[in-house]
Amino acid sequence: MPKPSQHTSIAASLRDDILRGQYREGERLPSERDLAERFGVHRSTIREAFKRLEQLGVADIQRGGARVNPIEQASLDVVEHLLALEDPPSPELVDQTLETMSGLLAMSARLATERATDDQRDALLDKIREIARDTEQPSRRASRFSELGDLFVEASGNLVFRLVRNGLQSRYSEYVMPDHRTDRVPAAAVTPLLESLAIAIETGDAEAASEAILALTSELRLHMRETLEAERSAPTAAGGIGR
Amino acid sequence: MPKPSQHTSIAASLRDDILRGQYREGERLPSERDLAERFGVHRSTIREAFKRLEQLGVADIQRGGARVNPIEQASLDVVEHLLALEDPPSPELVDQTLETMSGLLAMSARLATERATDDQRDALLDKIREIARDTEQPSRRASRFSELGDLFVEASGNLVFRLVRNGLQSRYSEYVMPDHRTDRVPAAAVTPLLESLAIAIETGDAEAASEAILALTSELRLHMRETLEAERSAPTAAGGIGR
DNA sequence: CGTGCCATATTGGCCCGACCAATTTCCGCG
DNA sequence: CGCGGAAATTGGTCGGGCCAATATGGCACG
Repeated sequence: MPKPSQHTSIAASLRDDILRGQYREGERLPSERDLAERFGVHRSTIREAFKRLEQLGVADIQRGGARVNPIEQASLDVVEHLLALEDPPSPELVDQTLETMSGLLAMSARLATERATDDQRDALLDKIREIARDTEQPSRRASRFSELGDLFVEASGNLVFRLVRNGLQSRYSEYVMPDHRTDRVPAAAVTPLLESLAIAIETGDAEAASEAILALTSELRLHMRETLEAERSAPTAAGGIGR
Repeated sequence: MPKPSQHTSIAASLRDDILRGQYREGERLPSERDLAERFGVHRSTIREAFKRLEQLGVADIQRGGARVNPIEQASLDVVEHLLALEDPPSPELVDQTLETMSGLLAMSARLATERATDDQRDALLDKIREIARDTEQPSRRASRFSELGDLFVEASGNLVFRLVRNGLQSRYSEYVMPDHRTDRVPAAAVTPLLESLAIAIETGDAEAASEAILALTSELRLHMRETLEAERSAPTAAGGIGR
């Protein structure tokens, strides 16, 4: 794993400052020269970092000064960084992310059921059974669900789905859904849904597949919201173990 | 309108080359020094462009050489550039984009119907009536639909929706859906759907609102696919007027 | 003949210092 | 108090330079 270059860490630092609200939107960022001095690097290094911030959509650089963009104007890619900003992550944002993922997966499931190749269908069913099997003693549950999601999106054949998912998923599991937050999702609720999902795929019932996914993700959303809110009110709890 | 700086145009040029498939994925990009010479600029200018490409997710740059990433690994933000690469744009990609937008708007409509403020509800209804009124002699139809979409996403209160939409929408109307491609969407199909959408919002029937949106976008997708495919087979047609 | 290894060329990371043009800031004039 | 213009600030670009990591090609060895 190559160590991050200076402009990378500087860009990350500035990005987080901005996302954290250190600078109000529309406000001017410190000048390149100032930042160069502050970080103890040459101005050209700051410039490289700035270009990444601009591409991320969090800042707008022009002669006279760089300005902070409103968050609504940023790239989807900021979501992962917003989530990583707090630990535990903001329940609202997690919920909104899952809500998006939910719709995306539901559509993917519909399309996948309709047009998956035989191989893709088999892979989907295998993964579903794998999850169902481990339901009693769950481990790596988030990763498995994530892999299932990848299979669905892949089989949907929609590139845009893939890209949206990438933006939401990258480093998602590690930050937002480590084992200790997902291992208590009630098996009683999940198992029958997995079953009907498998049946829907086997029988080619796209609508049923979509609904099964919606039900599954809805279960997950509910659980996550409760878990995260509980962690908020009891910050000393299990959340810190993996730090 | 500030004129684009050199690093911006160079980044755009390289990006398009990559998206166009000039370099196979995994292949090494020309070195910074080579490109500096080719573009007749200083190497630091190329470096700034490279940083943007990296943030866009189309290239991975490290010591020894910069490499091209597979498209599936890029940021959602590449979609708009992919669409702008061809004229008329790829019917498949347009359809995938609309498919995504469709699901997004359907979810937004559901949420908006449930939790919009009174002001937001009024704005939605106004916009819907405005579109319905102009249905006979349509102009700026794409923009109006776009504004309606914005209102829905706004009222949904989901930031992630907003960001996904930004990534898909930016400069979308001008490139993909100029008037000449949307002014023949059959009014007979659209009008009743607008009507039921308005009713759904007024009565707070989230499910019906969502379905109305799905029906509307489905109509649009169908029309766009046909139009774009027709333009493909007859490249000399109306498509060129606005160029 | 194939394979592992090492010297060398190449490449990106970062720095110094400088000039220009666009923008912003500031101040004095009306 | 409002406004116009000078001065300061800021980003854009350039030329040149050093280092460390990576890639490459050829040589010795099995």
